[in-house]
Amino acid sequence: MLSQTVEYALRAVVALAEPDTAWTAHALAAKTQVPASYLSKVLQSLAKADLVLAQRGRNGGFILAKPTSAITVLEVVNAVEPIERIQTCPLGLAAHGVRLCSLHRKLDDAYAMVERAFATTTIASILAEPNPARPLCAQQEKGGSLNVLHAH
Amino acid sequence: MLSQTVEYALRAVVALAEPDTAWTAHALAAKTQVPASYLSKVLQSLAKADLVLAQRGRNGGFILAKPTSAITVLEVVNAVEPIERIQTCPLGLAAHGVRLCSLHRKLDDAYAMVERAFATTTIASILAEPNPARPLCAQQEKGGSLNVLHAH
DNA sequence: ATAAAACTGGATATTCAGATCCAGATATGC
DNA sequence: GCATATCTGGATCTGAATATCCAGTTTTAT
Repeated sequence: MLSQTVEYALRAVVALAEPDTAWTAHALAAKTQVPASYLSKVLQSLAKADLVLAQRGRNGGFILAKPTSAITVLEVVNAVEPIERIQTCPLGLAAHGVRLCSLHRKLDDAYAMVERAFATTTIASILAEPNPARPLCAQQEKGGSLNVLHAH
Repeated sequence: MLSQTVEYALRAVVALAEPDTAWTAHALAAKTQVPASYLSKVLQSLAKADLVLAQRGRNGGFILAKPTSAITVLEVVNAVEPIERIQTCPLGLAAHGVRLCSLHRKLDDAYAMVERAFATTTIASILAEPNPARPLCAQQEKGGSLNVLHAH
């Protein structure tokens, strides 16, 4: 339901949570499995939204502009492709302009619900979840709970 | 967030709720403000999903296959473009196959939330809402509550 | 200084949802 | 039966999202 671009942006931000050093677009692309040339565009959007900082030149790359606890999923979504809320009647009916009809009200309520969920979810909270499968990591958490794949 | 096609399908079903007679694709297109030739395709999808019945020939057209109280928003969505739930790790990481990582879990939870909302909303319930702006109708409800547009 | 590393931004290519078109099939009224 | 109305389904067109490419700019290491 969300666009591919949003998925890419979220992967990039999650990958950047490892704050060892600046990640080059190329290295990030490998880690996130996103086409490198396209990821560059996505990173530019994230930079414009002040979610990541770009550093050119040797040893350059991208880092998060804020701690993961200060970045919500919604911010990332909005940086690349904001959820299009229904503001006015899609049919252009004047009478519906101020107050949406019940059909579009219902749809927009669903969008609002998603926005709210994303607005209250930080990247930090996602990374803090006790889930054996860590985002972007092929390996199970080291020393973590048992591997459900091999437990039979 | 939902596709244009879903919006069109919902408009068509709501329009068909007026059960006077069979609506031709052409008449429906006018009422719903959907490109006629494209609406035909959408109606075909709805027919394949057994939500509407098609009748060819003179005096033919489309009618709902079930009462509006038996048609949910989700059924209409699924007929034309099901919400793509995240079943397996989008990165193809084997370790995430059975259990999504926390990132994709979060996203899929949002999708599930929308699905649930749509599954519990029938077309009848939408039409029953006490909303002065009726779906697809340019006019305010006759004899209804005061017109907010002219109340100043 | 210079070369190499890395982002930037514009131009272009590809893909797919959205939209159109039309010949064929089917039903009805006369 | 025949003409007309209407859906059906395949072929095609269009435009926006996705993806690629590359020349230009900035930065750093040496």
